Amino acid sequence: MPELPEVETIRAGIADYIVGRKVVDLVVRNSQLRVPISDELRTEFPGQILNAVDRRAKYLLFRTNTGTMLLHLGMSGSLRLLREIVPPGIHDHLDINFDGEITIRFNDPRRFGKILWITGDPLQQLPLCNLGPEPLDSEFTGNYLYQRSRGRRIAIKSLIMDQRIVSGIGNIYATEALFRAGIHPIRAVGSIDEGRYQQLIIAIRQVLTEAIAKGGTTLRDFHHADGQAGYFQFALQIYGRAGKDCPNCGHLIKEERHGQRNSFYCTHCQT
DNA sequence: ATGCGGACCTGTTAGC
DNA sequence: TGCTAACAGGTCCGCA
Repeated sequence: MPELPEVETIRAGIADYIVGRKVVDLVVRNSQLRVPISDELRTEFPGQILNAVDRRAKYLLFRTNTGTMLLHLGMSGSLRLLREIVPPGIHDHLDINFDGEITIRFNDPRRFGKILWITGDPLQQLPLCNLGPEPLDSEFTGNYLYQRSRGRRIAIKSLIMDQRIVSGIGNIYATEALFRAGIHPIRAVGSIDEGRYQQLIIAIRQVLTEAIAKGGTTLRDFHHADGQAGYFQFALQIYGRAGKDCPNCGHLIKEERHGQRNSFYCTHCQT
């Protein structure tokens, strides 16, 4: 479910409430995620003071003096901030209880999420050390994408969704950015020149920045930590709009499945 | 090495 | 109306 803007929205919605607080205890109701919740996390995280909640790609980093809890929400994971006792529901797999009666509750129906305890610098080890640059950082440039695409044949959409190339972009924002840049989603990466990569970088930055400002995209079940929905779904120009008119040129928007994921594109303005 | 397809799960929706 | 199949904001592994 969540891509960079959704993860950032969740981060911003919880950090001020929990940074500086002590982790009182963890309540694990179901440890069977993609990677089972470790005993190490259960023993090491409680008792620590939370120094910061950071984001890297689609991961949240809950930093303490002795280690970092890394959290990936997968397709269907979400966090809720609770300030009173709320009975747990189905798929509420983990509660993190802080002093001051504040709880962060992790819910994940499909259990594709991942929760790890990392000691040492989390950015220097797996899984974070293999991630590509943040798309909003200055090192992510048209020239970088151009260089990384030479000699390769994959579709451009696959390239920008590859977390080792650039991190944080998923199916919705890849689709939207390619539309804004006028590039067909299955265009071979080796056939795109550097100028168009520069346009793509601009499009990616714009889409992500606007989505963060609007609190992410709520198509189905994404919600902020306080339960509110995002607003960027109203600004989607191409995703989910098969059969409708292109907002640029009025031609038909098509939907096709490429590599297990749905793509939407305008046959006229995306080449 | 690169690129594809399938697997991991459950809930919801489209289509017969 | 009710059943079944397909699909969903994401990785991750194994095979050609």
